[in-house]
Amino acid sequence: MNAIRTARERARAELTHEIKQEARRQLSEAGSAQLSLRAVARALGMASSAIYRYFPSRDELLTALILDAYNALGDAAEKADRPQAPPRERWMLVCAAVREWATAHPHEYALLYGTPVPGYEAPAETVDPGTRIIRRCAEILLAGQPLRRPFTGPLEPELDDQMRAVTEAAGLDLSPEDAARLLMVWSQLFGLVGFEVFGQFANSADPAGPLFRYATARMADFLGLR
Amino acid sequence: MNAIRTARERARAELTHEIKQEARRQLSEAGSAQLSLRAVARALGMASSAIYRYFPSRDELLTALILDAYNALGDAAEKADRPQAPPRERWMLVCAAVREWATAHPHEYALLYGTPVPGYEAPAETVDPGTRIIRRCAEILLAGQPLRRPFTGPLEPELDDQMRAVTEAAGLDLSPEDAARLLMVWSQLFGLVGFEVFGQFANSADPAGPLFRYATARMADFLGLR
DNA sequence: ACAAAAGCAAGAGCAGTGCTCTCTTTTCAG
DNA sequence: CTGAAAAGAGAGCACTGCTCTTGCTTTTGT
Repeated sequence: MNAIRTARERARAELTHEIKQEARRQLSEAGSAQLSLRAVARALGMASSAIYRYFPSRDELLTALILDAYNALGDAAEKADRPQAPPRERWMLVCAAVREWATAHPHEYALLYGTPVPGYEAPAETVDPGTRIIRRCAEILLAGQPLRRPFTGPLEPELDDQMRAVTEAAGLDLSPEDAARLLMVWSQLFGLVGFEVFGQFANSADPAGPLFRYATARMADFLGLR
Repeated sequence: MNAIRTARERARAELTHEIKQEARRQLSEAGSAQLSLRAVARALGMASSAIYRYFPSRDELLTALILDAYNALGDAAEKADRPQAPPRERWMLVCAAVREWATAHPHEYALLYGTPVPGYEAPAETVDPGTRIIRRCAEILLAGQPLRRPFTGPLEPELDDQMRAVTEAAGLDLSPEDAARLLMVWSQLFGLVGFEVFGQFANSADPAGPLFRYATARMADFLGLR
């Protein structure tokens, strides 16, 4: 961390933070589409044009919020994990933490895992924080070796190649089939959470807590975690 | 179907269709946030205010598009299904059809399963078409009875109640555990498809076809489909 | 210590948006 | 044929993101 030296830099850091804070506040009330730079400026008592000294565009503000949200979610998941606990329990803890964070911050969750923002493509900085959850899950899977998979199935050669490439790139000692299952279960976790947050379980599994616990337990079975 | 009698009604039906067509075109280029009534009007060579004779607001237009999209997706899935085939094959066919439609119409898919549109809440008309996929999956599950589930787990009483209520309301003869698994697998399907469409599998399972086929096969195993 | 440079705030302004209102034209029904 | 209903067009309002110019303040190099 670089120390903040001048008063100007100090003020800048503070204002940047206040802008994001107010933006998050508005986000939590109406969603990203309703987030307006002018409204943020108004709430902070500054000219709308002054905001652009801090964020060159609305998309840049959103990107900053996305980054913070990824890290908040990652923090929540990692904080909930107990590395000394049995892998199955760790898995359940991490899943529950993801769900809790998502339901507590639905609009920020939507920013991360909902429809990507209009014209914009995820900048490289967001890639790394975006992988924190699955990296943690991979660790849990490694801690649970050898896995007791209830059934197995062949991988197409292309999938086998992809999984070997991705485990190697991540420096993980996972078999291709474990990696494929991990990706499956990862998308399943966010499918479940997304459906709950976006209201798809209304009138069926509502509230979704019991289904969520059942599902994460079955996912642990599927992964072969004990 | 009511026959269209007067020239005016005929013209109205046609223009309504053209507006939606043009809106879909713009949607497919830039996403729902960029969809502009004025731009649609411009493309159709009419005054922006005239659009409001057909759709009283932007949200109503979007709702109409959502309805059409749900039905297009439902059609695709039902058309792909072969009711005489073995349940496991039917399951794979339906899953593949959902994926194909979604990747072919990513922005419309986002309209259905991405972040819900800002202030708006799904009107009652969209609920029914939105359940076509899972209803079809439920049928397949019924056709596959008795299922050979590889492992099983207890349902919390609340989940058991919810599942009994939902199967009764839908008139389906599914056990609570089958229903819970169906909801799980349903959300998993859309989790997978959503991750692919929204680019979450970039740099890991990209293209996602092999992973998708592996995952749907394991889901069939999980459901106990033969 | 002082002047140059860089950073910052504010206001006006542009092009675009959703939506409303009024006015005119077209079409339909009795 | 005539009165009513429907449709189109245009102006206008309040809002948006964003740019540019104009002053002012803080920092920095000599």
